[in-house]
Amino acid sequence: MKRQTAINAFAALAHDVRLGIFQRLVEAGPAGMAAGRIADKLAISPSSLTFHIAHLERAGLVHSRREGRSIIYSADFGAMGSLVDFLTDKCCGGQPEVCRDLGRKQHKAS
Amino acid sequence: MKRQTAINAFAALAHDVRLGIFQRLVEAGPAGMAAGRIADKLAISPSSLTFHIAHLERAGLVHSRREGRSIIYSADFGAMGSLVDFLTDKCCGGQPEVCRDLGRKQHKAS
DNA sequence: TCATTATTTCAAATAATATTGAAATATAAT
DNA sequence: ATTATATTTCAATATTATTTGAAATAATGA
Repeated sequence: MKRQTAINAFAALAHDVRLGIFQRLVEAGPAGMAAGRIADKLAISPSSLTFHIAHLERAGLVHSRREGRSIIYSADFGAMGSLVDFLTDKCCGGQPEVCRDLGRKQHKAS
Repeated sequence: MKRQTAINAFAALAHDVRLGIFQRLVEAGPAGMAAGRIADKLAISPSSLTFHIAHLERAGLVHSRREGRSIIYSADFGAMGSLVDFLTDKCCGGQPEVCRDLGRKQHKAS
């Protein structure tokens, strides 16, 4: 993943509304969700939804497809994984044991 | 991790200079790096470094300690891991197989 | 104490991003 | 063709973030 791609993705996620949209889509899975339904769930105006989801789409975190008169958005899970990889890459350069288990749930027993 | 904490972390990482700082510190590991050394490596002014690293510190992604007349910054690896967890949490609600392996290097053989 | 090094603070100017609502486009049903 | 539904576009305004350089603070050593 290119540096600027990662920056764009972080910027896209760094907003209450957009993070809300993305989380809904991550929960929804590959089936995705119609634009209007997302707007309803988050109680935002259609134009606000378009503005923010376009931001997520430019960042490559979501994709869209038309189904009848609805536009269905879905999360790009590959992009999400690449972003995580980017962040944890080169961790502790040469002493990777320090960074082991990053990117997963921590176990209770440390 | 609280929602607003995640938003602050994403915002902190969504900038060329700050991402550069954070990556240097992730590479440096727990030993960290002095403020002046980071500024030199990234070719930015001291005041610019302070502005951006304060942003990272407010977001909880880095910590600082004084050593003599230097201030040593280091990445918070726990915060980085929590952020990754936050992002991949509730993935595909109920169908987690879709999200398996997120947060790790992808294997060549899919 | 005085000078040197390391870092932070502050304020002013500039730049980037977000909000809002009305108008426009696209699809589908009658 | 007309109407209803779904979504996007646009433009004006408001808000927030970034840059820059000079001055201030803090620690060390002569």
